[in-house]
Formats: sequence, C-alpha cells, structure tokens
Amino acid sequence: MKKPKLDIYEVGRLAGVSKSTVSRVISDTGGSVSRKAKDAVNAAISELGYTRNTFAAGLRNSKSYLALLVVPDIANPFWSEIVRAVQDRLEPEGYSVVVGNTDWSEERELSYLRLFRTGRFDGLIINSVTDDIDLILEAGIPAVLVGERSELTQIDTVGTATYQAATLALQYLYDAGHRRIAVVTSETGSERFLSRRFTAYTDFMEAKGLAKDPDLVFTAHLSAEGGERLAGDILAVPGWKDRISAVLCGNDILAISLQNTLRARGVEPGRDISVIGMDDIPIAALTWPALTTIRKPRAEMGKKAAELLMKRIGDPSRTPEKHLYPGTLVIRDSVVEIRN
Amino acid sequence: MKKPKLDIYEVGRLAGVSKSTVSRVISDTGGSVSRKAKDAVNAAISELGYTRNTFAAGLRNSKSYLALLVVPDIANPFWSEIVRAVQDRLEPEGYSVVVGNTDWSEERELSYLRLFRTGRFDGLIINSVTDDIDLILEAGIPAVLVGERSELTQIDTVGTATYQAATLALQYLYDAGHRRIAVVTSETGSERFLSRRFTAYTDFMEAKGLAKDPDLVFTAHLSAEGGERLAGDILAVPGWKDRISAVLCGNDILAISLQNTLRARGVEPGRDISVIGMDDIPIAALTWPALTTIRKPRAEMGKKAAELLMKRIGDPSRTPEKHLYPGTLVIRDSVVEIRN
DNA sequence: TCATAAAATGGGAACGTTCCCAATAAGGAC
DNA sequence: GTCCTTATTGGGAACGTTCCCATTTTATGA
Repeated sequence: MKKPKLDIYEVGRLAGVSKSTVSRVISDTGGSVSRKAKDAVNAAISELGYTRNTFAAGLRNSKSYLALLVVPDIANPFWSEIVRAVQDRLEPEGYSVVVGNTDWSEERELSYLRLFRTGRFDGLIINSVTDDIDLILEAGIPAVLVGERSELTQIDTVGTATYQAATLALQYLYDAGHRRIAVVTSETGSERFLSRRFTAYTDFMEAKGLAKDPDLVFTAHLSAEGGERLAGDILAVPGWKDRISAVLCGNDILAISLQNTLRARGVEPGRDISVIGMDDIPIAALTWPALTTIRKPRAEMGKKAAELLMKRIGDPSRTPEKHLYPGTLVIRDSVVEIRN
Repeated sequence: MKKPKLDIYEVGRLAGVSKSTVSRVISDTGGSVSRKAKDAVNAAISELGYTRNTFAAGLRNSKSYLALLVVPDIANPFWSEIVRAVQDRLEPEGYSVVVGNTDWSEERELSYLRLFRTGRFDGLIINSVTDDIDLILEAGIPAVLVGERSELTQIDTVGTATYQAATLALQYLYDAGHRRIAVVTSETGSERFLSRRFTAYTDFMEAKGLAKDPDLVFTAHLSAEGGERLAGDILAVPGWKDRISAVLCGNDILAISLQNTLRARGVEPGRDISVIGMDDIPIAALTWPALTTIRKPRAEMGKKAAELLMKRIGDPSRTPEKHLYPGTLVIRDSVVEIRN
C-alpha cells in the first residue's frame, strides 16, 4: 500500500545515471542516450516496476495520449462498430479512447466539448449533432468529424456519401418495379444531414417523372421507438395500400423496428410492403425478413477517422481532408419485386 | 492560438482574490470560502473561459477522474449496453470512461491491466477473461468485476446468476416437452464461468432423470462465426434429428447465428429444432423466429458496477459486495412445444 | 465593549516530469 | 598527442495545481 516513492530519481539511482537520462529513455522524444545507459535504465525500470506518472508528463508537455470520441449512442451497433475501429487504430499509437454519448442532444454535445476544453485530451473525433463547427475551429482543437457533412472543408471529415447511398437505394426500388416510394428523414440532427437524403429523394422522383406526394415524406427518430411510431404514421395515411409500396428508411434500426411493428399490425413486410434500410448493421442479415439495405463501411470509416486524427495532431496546420465512403447495395428479402 | 497563460493566478487577479481561494472554489474538497469570493471567482472563470488543468490537479492529488472499463467487445450489443449504463452513471460524478476491448484474449486483458498501472485511472471495471484476480488485488486497484465469478468475495462483483439462468431455460424447455436438450458452452473464458452453466445442465439432466449424452455437449465461440460452426457441428452428429430437439446457447448472438445457419441448411429453427438464447440483446426480438431467451438486466448491472466503483474509490477498505442478478425468461418463437 | 472561537484568506512548498543549457566524455583528423 | 566536433550527461527551472500552515477577518457570547 505505502509507496516507497518511485520516481525517475529512484530509477536513476539504481541505474547509476541522472534523472535527465532516465527521462530521455522513457520519453519518446528520444534525445541521444548511450546504449549502456539505456540498458541500465530499462533494467532498473523493470526491476522497480516503475511506471511513468502521466500527470507530471502531461503537465510538462501537455500531451495526454487521450482521445475523446463522441458518438450519438454507443449502444447503437452502427456506432459501436465505429468506436471499435477507432480504438483498434488508436491504441497501438499509445492512445486511450474516452467515449461519450450525445443521444443526439445538442446540450450533451456541448457538455462534451466543454469537457474537451479541460485540456485533458489530445484530439477529438465527433459526430456532431449541431453543425457548430465554429466552436471547434476557433478553439483550435485537433478534431475529425464523422458524419455526413457536406460543404465543410475547413476540417477533417469522414463520412458516407448520403446522396449516393440514397440514390442507390431508390434506384434499386425503382428497378424492382416500385413507383410509390416513401422516404423517412431524421427528426433530429442537422438540417444539412436531413436535406441530403431528402434532396436525393426529390431529385430522383423528379428525374424519373414520379409524382411527389407530400404524404409520402415521413419524419422519425432513428431508433426502435421511432420505427414503432413510424409504422403508425404510415398506416394512418388514408388509403396507404394504394399509395405506398416501399419505404426508404434512414437507418437499419428504424427499418427493422418498422418491419416488426408492421407485422404485428398485420402487414407483412417483404410482401405487403417493401422496406429498405441504411447502414447494414450486423443483425440486418438476421431479421425477418432479412433486410435489404445499403452498407456503410464502418470499420474503414472508424479507422480512417483515427488516422486523420493522428495526422492532424502530428501537424495541426495541414490542409483538412474529406473522405466520403460510398454505400453499397446489400440485397436480401425485405424488398419484393412488383409488376406494375 | 497563442494562449495568454490562463491559470488560477490570472483568475484570482480578476476576481481580486488569491490563487488559494480560486483553488478552493474549483476543487471539490471545498474549504470554506465566503459567498462573495465564490461569486467573484465564478464570474472571473466564466469571463475568462478558464478551465482547470487536470494534469496539474492530478499531479497534486493523484485523482484523474478517469475510469477504465474493460469488456470483451464493445461491438457486442450486450457489452455496449453495459458500457452505456456505466457511462451514464459515472459521468454525472465527473468521471470520464475509457473503454478497452479484450476480444476474450488474456494477453489483451493483461495489457489493459498494465495500462491501468500508469496511474492514469482512478478505478477499474472489468470483465476478466482470466480469473487472475490476484493481480488486481495485490496492486490494490479500486476495481469492480463484471461477470459470473462465483466464489470470490475479496472483490466487488456484479454478475448474473448463471446457474439460475441456465436452469430457468432448461426448465422451460423441459416444460415445453423437450427431453433431448443440447448445451453449448464457451470455448474461451474462465473454467469457472464455463463450469457454472455446464453444472446447471448436468444437475438438471440428472434431476430429471434424463440421459447424459456426451454428444449433446457442444463448445463454441460466443459469436456469429461460432454459431455458423456450431450449426455444422450439430448437423454433423449422426442421427441428430432423433437425438437433439432443443439447443441451449451461451448467448444470443450465438443463438441467432445458429438459427440462421440452420435455416440456410434447410433446418427450420422454431419448428425442426428449438433454440433458446441467453442475454436478450435488443435484436433478439427482431429475428426470425424471434428468439426465446433469458434476459439479463444489463442496464442495472452496469449502473450497479459504476456505483460499486464509486463506493470503493470513496472507501478502499470497505468490505466487497457481490451482486448477482437473476435472469428472467423471455418467451418468443424459437422454442416449439412438442408432445412426447 | 472585549475576549474568543470560527471562518476566510494568502503564501510557500511540493507533486514528478520534461525542457533548456552548460559541462563533460568520446571520437576523428591532423 | 593535441585540437575540434559531436555525442552524451547532469542540474536547474518550469509546468499549474492542491495542501499545509500562518495570518487576518468576521461572528459569537458574556
């Protein structure tokens, strides 16, 4: 229990060198140290079981080897996989990752930003609910955005090509014979985020010369509860059977929940109505019916975000990069082919 | 970019008090400060946008407000929900949570334990793969175990009553008419963990006077891949149709994957064979067929673990507590009633 | 009003490291 | 062997806070 005071002085004493030499050995900056001294120090370290005090080191050189990763909800498979990928990439670099959940709440996002400002973290990877990049920019925080930001170029970004992904889904539905396609946009999140999927929808409908029915545009929370409510909304549309043949959902959780709620209400998804998701979370393959969806490369995205953060920390003045990953169509059983 | 040096001296200057008073205001130890001084300091803080340097504070009082949470895999819904619950409970206390994944690997677990020793963390919540509690105990680490440890009383533990949960599942299968019940144990993890489910199985079979067929005891990795392989193993049992009517799986992921692989091989789960899971992860309700399983109260478990950690940090010498949460049966569609 | 206790405040030291600079040792070239 | 350059080493200061102790101010009671 009682620590016999274990610091670099102690290590130096055992190794027969000064604290400065010990410091040079343990810090990665690596001033020149002779082979002999280095070995002696390492031997002393392992003999004493010394570990460097990160507070003192951090205090001196203001490096914490701590990254803050802010996502909407880590219990959501989409995000937990991204978190995993970020961790896998950052930990070998000696970083530990603190995870925060915003629950899509602006207030919570802000509180994490505040937390960041304590100087405890070296870098930030965030899926911003707000588009309030100014706050990040003016604070000069080494940060990477994960999400579907569009025009922003002043900051490193990893995202998916929402427009492309939505169009891909729509085209598939169209090719399967669907003409009465409903779209579901997110009720939270940034305007810009919302608009990209919606723009794809309007553009597509127009390009194909399909009627734009305002009743076919739904809004829902991207969650299981959102799916339940959405099912109600859809069934509440007067004469929905003749007006809606397919639904393009904002994410898989929503789509899966929608399917289940519809079935519970006597409407068989993948037969009476087609559903297409977005994300391809692992269990999308295991639902009933298995969900046709657009896959987003989560692992790559997380990895890339981590790499961008490392680069930015290494050189804060480099020009930001923007990586947009295209979605790919994963065909399963939730979309029926129909003949018009 | 250039910081005009923002420390408690600066705050004190603006507030018209000394650094000591500022320190008393910002640190939670709360020596007595007059109302007036407190207000002045807080005003100065918000005017300057001051945030306390955690390194310096940590260096002085060796408190980091950082907890390390080590789980097998955060991308696994069961664990991601526990992580979420821990975070939700710890963050209001001012703690940030670092998450580590062991992938059920001893080596990785050890490297996290090593990471902990850097003194960067105030506390540890861990699902230990090994049962190597000694390492934690002798290091005097404030720690809470999450998992199914049995005899250990020297350390705070939150777990599920594995024996009870397994028996509950077996009894349900039995009541549904099943007699030829297979069990799947984990191929990784501690012996003790393994044995508790297995003990429940043997005890139950014996109590009911059912034949113990060694071919009905399977071993699998608790993952989707494990389920695929398990399906192969089951179908490879000579004359399995007459020897296996139900399978008790180690977790839901495994069960769901098993169901899907079986169906792909032409065996209809919930009809040709019954499957029961363990955990009740959110998507268990959304599979085909919806999975009958044993629910474990993840949110409560995570919350309790966080609370125990807080208590232990507050008083390192208190007697450890052990909380075992019973499982509850969630009946869905993956188990058929059969008549003998 | 005065003595006394309690509350509030300020100053110095310490936490353990890294950075900077000066000093010494080691090689190389002549 | 001597001188110069370079590699290596050591000592002091600084990082920003909290703790401890001494001092001052305020409140309390007779």
